[in-house]
Amino acid sequence: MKRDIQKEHAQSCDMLHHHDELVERVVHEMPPEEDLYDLADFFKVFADTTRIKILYVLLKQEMCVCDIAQTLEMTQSAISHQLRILKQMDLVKNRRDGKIIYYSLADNHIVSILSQGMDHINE
Amino acid sequence: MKRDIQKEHAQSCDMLHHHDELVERVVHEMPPEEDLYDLADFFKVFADTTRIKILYVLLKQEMCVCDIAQTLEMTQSAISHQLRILKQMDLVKNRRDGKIIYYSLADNHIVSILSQGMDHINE
DNA sequence: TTTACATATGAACAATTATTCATATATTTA
DNA sequence: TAAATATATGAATAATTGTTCATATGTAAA
Repeated sequence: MKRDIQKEHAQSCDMLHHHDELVERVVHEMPPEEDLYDLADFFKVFADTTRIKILYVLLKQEMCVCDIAQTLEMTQSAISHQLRILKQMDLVKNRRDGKIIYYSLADNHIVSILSQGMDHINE
Repeated sequence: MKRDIQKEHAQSCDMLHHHDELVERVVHEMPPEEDLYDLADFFKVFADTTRIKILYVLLKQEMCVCDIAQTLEMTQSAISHQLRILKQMDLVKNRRDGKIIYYSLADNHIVSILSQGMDHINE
């Protein structure tokens, strides 16, 4: 993930910014850097069509890797890579049944985030 | 945005997938491709620290480009580029007052999406 | 109508990332 | 134990994207 290099001084607006103590105040009200990075990383998971599709599949149905691949007409490898990312972010969980590993949504939080997104694009 | 090339046939699992009519059913229950792309594009906007920071700033306070740059210690150009993306996605709006252009959040939808994200990472 | 200032934008570069391909691991069955 | 099947994973490649730099646009003041 790209973490931006901090400038010693922002030299925008020829150093003549308008609202000095406003800036000061808002700077102090900002959440910790770390949280903002984590939040961006969280949304990054939803920022890919393949992962969105996987989540929509699992929304309907627990499924094995093979069937997800079949459903999305993609390779098993591609799906497996993306499932790993979803798992790392605790968006999906899995259980093993013999050779087959079934994936499902980790919690209902995800459903409501997806719905809110859908609401916005269909405003 | 990267749109994946569809395979004629998914050849995962050596063509021997487990749950044929399950796959069939879920395929038909999927939302339109287009919507899924749009949804991923929507979340892509939140998937960058700079844009997240801008949104958190505007959550507190309407602000001009220059002051946002000052607040985040980044160049005016970088902020301006990101504001354009936020505007295109209807996450922010702006008004002109003389030479200065003030940006603010487009609606309260955004607040709740950010909060839900924060909730998840602090689960 | 020049000059200064606030913002926007195009091109180039650096960094990130999704998929593919080859192969490894794990489990079941013969 | 060997063979087959389901899934995972590392490396390479192609594509996307955020920032910088230089410059353009638009507005106000001199």
